[in-house]
Amino acid sequence: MRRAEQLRYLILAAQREGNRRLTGRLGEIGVTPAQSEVLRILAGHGPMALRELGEMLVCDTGASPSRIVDRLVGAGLVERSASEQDRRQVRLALTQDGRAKAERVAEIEDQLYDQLDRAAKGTDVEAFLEFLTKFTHESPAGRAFANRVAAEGRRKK
Amino acid sequence: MRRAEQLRYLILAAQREGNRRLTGRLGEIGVTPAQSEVLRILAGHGPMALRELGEMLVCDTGASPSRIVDRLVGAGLVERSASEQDRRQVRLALTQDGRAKAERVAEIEDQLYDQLDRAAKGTDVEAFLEFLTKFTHESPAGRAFANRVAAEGRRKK
DNA sequence: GCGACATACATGTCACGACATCAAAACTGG
DNA sequence: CCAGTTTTGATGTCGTGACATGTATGTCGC
Repeated sequence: MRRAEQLRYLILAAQREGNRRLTGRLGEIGVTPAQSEVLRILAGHGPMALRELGEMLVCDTGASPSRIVDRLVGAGLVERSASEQDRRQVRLALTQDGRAKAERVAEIEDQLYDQLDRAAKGTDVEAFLEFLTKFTHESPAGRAFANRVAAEGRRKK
Repeated sequence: MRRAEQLRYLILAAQREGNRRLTGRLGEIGVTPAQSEVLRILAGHGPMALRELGEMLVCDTGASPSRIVDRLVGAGLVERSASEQDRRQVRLALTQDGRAKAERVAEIEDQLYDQLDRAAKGTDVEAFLEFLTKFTHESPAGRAFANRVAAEGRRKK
């Protein structure tokens, strides 16, 4: 099997495995990985329009965050309200429950990141990050990631 | 954002981007990425039971290859027949059309692998492969990948 | 040989993810 | 001001993936 094919399948396998672990842990608090990404973004960057959220979501690069948000609204974690400046837009905000849930999500994710850091000990992760960044640079998911990093940078100032 | 989190999202983004490219090219011949994996495995290893196929599928680690196979049977690319030794088992084999389609899939994948090789020029891919292999070693998807590599090794002898 | 267990597969359900279509609201050039 | 275009979001559809359940068939202990 050629090297590129191995890389393809191992990236797929790694994504699946990470998702599997995350699903297991997040399941304890009734949240899916995709939903957790929305919660964390809203917790980190405050209320925003659906469009802005979509631009930062790696998990769902299409125009579909509508339905993920639907479920979060149904679960009482997110509030939809009409924007006043632009009545096309929907303003999304965490509820009290949503903020609490986002906090618990952050704790779970941190535990998994610790695990991942340990697994990556001895590997040149920086080189990997560089390659992946380049590879995804022009893709929707890659742009979403870049947007998120950029927004975080602005927020920290 | 901590390094492990970047790694998580970049692996997700890379998987999505690869899938997006593959979906586009395979769409020309009316096949999805998951279906293409089944075609390539059957083309490479000959007829097998659904269970064996499942053990080699990275894309679908659960017990669900049934439904992917359903569509391939519907498209006339795969034949289901009952095993004679064990009437619980289903023997899967490519049809004539299926073999032709698998050939075209292989050509498309090779083009994308060439692209990926060029993108990875100057990167220590071996190190990534090693890390990803270790990370997925105990996971369903990782085991499926290992099974596939092992089967390929046996086949080449 | 038969009852308990294990295996192989099919199927129901849920939540994505990608794509296309649609309607309402905002913007734009003349 | 107003017809045409763009933007924003909702929604329909399809094909996964992950999980649970159901059913037919094998296997094993006694």
